[in-house]
Amino acid sequence: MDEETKIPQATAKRLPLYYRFINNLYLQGKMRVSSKELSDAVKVDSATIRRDFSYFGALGKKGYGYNVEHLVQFFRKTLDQDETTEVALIGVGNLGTAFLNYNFMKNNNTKIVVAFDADKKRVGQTIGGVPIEHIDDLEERMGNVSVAILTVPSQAAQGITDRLIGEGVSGILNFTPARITVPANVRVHHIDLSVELQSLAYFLKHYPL
Amino acid sequence: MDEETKIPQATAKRLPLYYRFINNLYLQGKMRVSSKELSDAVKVDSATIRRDFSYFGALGKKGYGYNVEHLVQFFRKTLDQDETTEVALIGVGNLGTAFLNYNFMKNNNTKIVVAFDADKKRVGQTIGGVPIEHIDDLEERMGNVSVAILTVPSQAAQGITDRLIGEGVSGILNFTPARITVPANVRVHHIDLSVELQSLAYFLKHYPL
DNA sequence: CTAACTTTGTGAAATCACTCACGATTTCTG
DNA sequence: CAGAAATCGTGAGTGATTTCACAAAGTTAG
Repeated sequence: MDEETKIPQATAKRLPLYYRFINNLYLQGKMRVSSKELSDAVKVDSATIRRDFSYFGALGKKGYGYNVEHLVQFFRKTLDQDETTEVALIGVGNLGTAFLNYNFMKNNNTKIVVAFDADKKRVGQTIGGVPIEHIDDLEERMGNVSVAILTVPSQAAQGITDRLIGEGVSGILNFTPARITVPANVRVHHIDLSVELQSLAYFLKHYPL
Repeated sequence: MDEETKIPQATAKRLPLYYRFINNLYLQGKMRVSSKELSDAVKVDSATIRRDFSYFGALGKKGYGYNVEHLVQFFRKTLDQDETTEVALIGVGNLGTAFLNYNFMKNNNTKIVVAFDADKKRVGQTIGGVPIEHIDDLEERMGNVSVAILTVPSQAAQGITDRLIGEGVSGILNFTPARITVPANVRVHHIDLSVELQSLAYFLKHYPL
């Protein structure tokens, strides 16, 4: 695209976080905020916050800080908060159920619209307002969602992934321990819970603070 | 704390991932593996894998690759796989329940040994073999676990955190959207599910592959 | 045994991310 | 209104991580 292409990935990952806190401030009626205050709240160095914001131009005012309403509107536009991204969830096990019950729409522009599971007993149920379809009907019932959350057993991950990609999915949030293979134009974010826990344990042992 | 101190954090985060895949190869009876094969499996550049391994000395053999058994034994030692880290889980909601049911012990040296919740109806139950205690009894029933998983409502996050730290917890895996404040000697890993989903959506829109 | 092939380990370069520190500008106080 | 205080935006420095690319060493095949 244009200048946005230059935004560092590390910055882009922080944007939703910034948005959520700024939106909270806005809802609380706060008029202004400094990079220092924001830093205390989101635990990101204040210079980093200023640098991040600066990629979008001069959003603040010297000696004053940032106008909360202005920021919130800016981020809403930048993060496309007005336009909801529809998401499919595959695998209604413990974790999948948790996500369905979780209210993703709170301060959020993403919405799970359909779920799939291999267990026929679950099909036809609704969890958190989301209908559950059978995995065999994936191709018919998926509509044109472009993002999927994968909470299936690892053995099933690659097979399901291939089918999702066949249906045009371009982003996958993968909670399985499997590292899935996808074409270059598909983006995968891995969230590997046991790796997170293990690496936390490793850090505690070997990198005493 | 000798040479290990020099291992880059980025490398340390990948170690549990390497371990899991290498252990799988071992269980499958594979004798040798190259950095290239490993790269295809874990989706990490092969040069990065070689560099990561090299921090621990020369683990491989030129023209041959790595001996799987040797690797697996090496990582088992390095990641303290024989010594289990005991973990407490706070907040037995949807997400917390999912973790309790999840078998963290598979290829893993971490184990949830106790869970806490504010809902008296849940107290006394056992989920996934883990007893649920009342949050008021946190101080008495926690034992000396040093790692906690936080799956409580965000409003409760900071209060619980303070109590955990009072009990000597030094690592927290925080699944709440709240950014908690901790002393410098406590390590927090944030896993913010809605940020992950939003940032994936942002990347899809703004960083077409 | 030799030649062709494979694969590691690593210097060096490139890329990416973070932080310091300060001039410029605005706000605030009395 | 003047001086003090606050705060941004950013140049420049530092640090961390990734990647390239190749010599060295081992393996394999005939």
